[in-house]
Amino acid sequence: MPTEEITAPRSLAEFQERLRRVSRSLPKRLKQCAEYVASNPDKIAFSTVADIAADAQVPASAMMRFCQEMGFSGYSQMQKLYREEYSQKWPDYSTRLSSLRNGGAESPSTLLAEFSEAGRASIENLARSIDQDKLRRAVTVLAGARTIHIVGLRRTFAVASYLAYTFEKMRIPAILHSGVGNFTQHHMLGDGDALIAISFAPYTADTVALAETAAARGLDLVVITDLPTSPLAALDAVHLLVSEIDVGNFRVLAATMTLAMTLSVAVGARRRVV
Amino acid sequence: MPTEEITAPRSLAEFQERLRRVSRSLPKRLKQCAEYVASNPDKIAFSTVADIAADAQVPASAMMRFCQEMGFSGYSQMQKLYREEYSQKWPDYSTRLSSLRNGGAESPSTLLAEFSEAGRASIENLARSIDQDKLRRAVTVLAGARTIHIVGLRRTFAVASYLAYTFEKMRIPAILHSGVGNFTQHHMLGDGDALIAISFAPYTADTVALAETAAARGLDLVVITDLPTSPLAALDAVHLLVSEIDVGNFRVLAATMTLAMTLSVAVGARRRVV
DNA sequence: GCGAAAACGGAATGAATATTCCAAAATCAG
DNA sequence: CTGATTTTGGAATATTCATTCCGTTTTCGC
Repeated sequence: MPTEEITAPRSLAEFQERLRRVSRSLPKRLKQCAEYVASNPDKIAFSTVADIAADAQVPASAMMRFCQEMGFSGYSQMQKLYREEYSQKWPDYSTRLSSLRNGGAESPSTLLAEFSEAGRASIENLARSIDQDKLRRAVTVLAGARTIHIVGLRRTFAVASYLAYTFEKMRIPAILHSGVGNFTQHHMLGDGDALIAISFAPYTADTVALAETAAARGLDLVVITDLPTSPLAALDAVHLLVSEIDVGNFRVLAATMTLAMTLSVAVGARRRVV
Repeated sequence: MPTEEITAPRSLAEFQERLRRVSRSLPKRLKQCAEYVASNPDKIAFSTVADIAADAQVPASAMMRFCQEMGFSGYSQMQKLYREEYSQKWPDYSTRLSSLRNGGAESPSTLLAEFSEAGRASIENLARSIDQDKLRRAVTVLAGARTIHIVGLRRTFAVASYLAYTFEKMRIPAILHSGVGNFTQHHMLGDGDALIAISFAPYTADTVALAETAAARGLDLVVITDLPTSPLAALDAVHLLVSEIDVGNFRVLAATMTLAMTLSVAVGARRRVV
């Protein structure tokens, strides 16, 4: 019997192509399955056969038959395809750089490609996940402050200093706490001031200390950090969470810079209007 | 028993808020869970408790206890929350951007959309237009230097300081010329050293002066600037041109940061191999 | 309309998975 | 140091889920 032996689709694209070709010649229930699957790709990744089948108004067994007809061993295999497609959007960079470390054969241009990709993805993720309301509140808080204090040390110092530069350019009173000379500047935090504190793991003690002092004195606080479990997240403040993709142990800070720029320019605009 | 009766979080935001508040008072294993969950939201949606627990290096039972401690009936309920969140996230980046833009003429979200787009485009442009050969030569020059001097003032100081941070992290001898105290540090440029000078229009005089001194003394020079007509481009050096897209008068520096990271990490890799 | 073949749906099965339980280890108070 | 309390890890159990099976219904050629 030379019946066409069907093999499991390798990619979502290939599968969709197959769907398109065969769906016409499918019996009623199976066609229902095909149509549902084609138009609800996102649900497949998450739901169980039972849910999907109910949604598509077919018995679960029909959905199973459909999967097998399409060349999969069963529903699970088909689901796997959809899940893989999704997770590709957030690739695993740590494994890629460790291969880079070991191989050592990587050229600077490969590195550039890695960092570019990480930066682009981080920015996209920021735009997708930002809490608009918190962003707005942060701007309000900062626009109302007499003086804006900025603290960010070590890996986040670059962001802090760029914020300071931008505020200066817009003639907004701002103080960058740089740690230069190890002077304790806690006493500079005055009434009516606000503090922007930026820290990612491992959290620099001085940054946390300054933020805590500010919180204790009742200053308004805007915090940029990476995780809800960060010490900065424990403070009473407007929290902005940024997840920066890292390549190995290195972060491009692309998303954080973008967020910082947004904050400062929005504050500048708000102040001018008032 | 007046024990605080805890109810399941309704939204991811609410859950993160709760995480933020309680995570600090959690015992070791549960804190591990909290941190893993906080930093891998995407994996939760797909994986089973067993997988997640293994990844977080805790027994499955600990993860279960964590979920219940957080007010969920169990892992499944928590997973449901993440899945719901995700189906809403599916609208892709461009869709999300346009929705951000429609937030109002000068609202923070509109700005964020602008800056995100500018950053993404700048990075892509960099990756496309970079001269690979020059990049390689820059790495060679820096990898061979005894000490790496870094200068970038005003708008590029953020990049310069991040370079300094990265070099420090890799234990590569580097000096950041910050302009603090207005000390002239020209005499620190020694034989066998190299200088990275970063400057965009309007070019800061001190940066140009230091670069010129370095060139006069025969130090190797790597220059990051924006235009071929820049005073830095006139010097005998490896020139890397970056065109950063600006929004109004503001630049995100995403591309410049990416280039800087590439340089420093490539130098780090090269040194270790040799 | 008749018979054969295909399609169907629901009940039954077995595997995968979540959840609970408890004994051992760690931590803490005095 | 000692007893009390909390935390932990893995084994035992309960649930959920995918998959199969098979009797019934539908379709189609004649």
